[in-house]
Amino acid sequence: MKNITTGENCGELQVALDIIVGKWKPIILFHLMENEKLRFSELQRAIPEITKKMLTSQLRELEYNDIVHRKVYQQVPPKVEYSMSPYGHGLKPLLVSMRSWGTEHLEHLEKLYGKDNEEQKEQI
Amino acid sequence: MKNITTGENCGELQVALDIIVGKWKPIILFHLMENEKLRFSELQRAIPEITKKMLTSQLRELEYNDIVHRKVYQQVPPKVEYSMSPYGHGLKPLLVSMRSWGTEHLEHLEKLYGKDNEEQKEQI
DNA sequence: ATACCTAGTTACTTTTAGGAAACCATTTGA
DNA sequence: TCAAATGGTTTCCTAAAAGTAACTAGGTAT
Repeated sequence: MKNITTGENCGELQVALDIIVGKWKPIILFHLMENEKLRFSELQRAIPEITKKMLTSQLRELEYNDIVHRKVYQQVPPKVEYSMSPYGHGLKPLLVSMRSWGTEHLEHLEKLYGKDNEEQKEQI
Repeated sequence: MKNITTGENCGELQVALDIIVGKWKPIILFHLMENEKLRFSELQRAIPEITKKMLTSQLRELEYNDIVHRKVYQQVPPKVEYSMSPYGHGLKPLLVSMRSWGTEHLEHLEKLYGKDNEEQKEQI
């Protein structure tokens, strides 16, 4: 019988994926990468379709993973600023690579299926 | 008012993510990257927890995206071999980068929270 | 005749992710 | 006295992803 390798350390890829999957995490990260610091409400305005709940939860997960930093000003009304943490900046090259792979992949799919590949996609 | 940038082309990162998210896609991809070609049943044995349904659906999506190739032998009982497509091999560097980032990230989390960071994680 | 093999499919259930809307605390300004 | 502002939380609900288990085709071995 064939000796099949283990797909080892694939859980560690999952670790990376967990950071960036979630419907809103990539867009949040790109905003923070481009803006240095943003208040909660600025993020809300920048991503109008997101709900407070989702914005909060996604930011909390990113904060737990030390990707973003949360700075609370003790004042009323509250002021909270989010920014990429020093460590979080290390994620940037990966995000950029993924985005460019995605861009090229869209072109590849277009070559394969044509511009209107939405129907085929549905059938899967 | 501050001019907030758009987080542009973030949808194209999502394109890349769509390829590799899905509970089983990373491990399937690593197996195929390491083994050149595998039958359906070999993949099943290599990933014992996966169900036929999930294995089929994940492979179909990868096939649609031209990442894996599916070769059917016209015989009974059926024989189907899966392998990375030539195009699919281009995904390898990205997957490897993600995995090493994940590896380092695990170490980073350990430094932050200690080895037993599972409880904290739960609270998020 | 019957059981077994592979590579699936189908119908149904459970689990998880995400969304909607209401609520909260605290201080300033009208 | 009351509304507005900010950064949330909470409860409830829906939709999507994943899991379970039974079923299929069709040729081969017993």
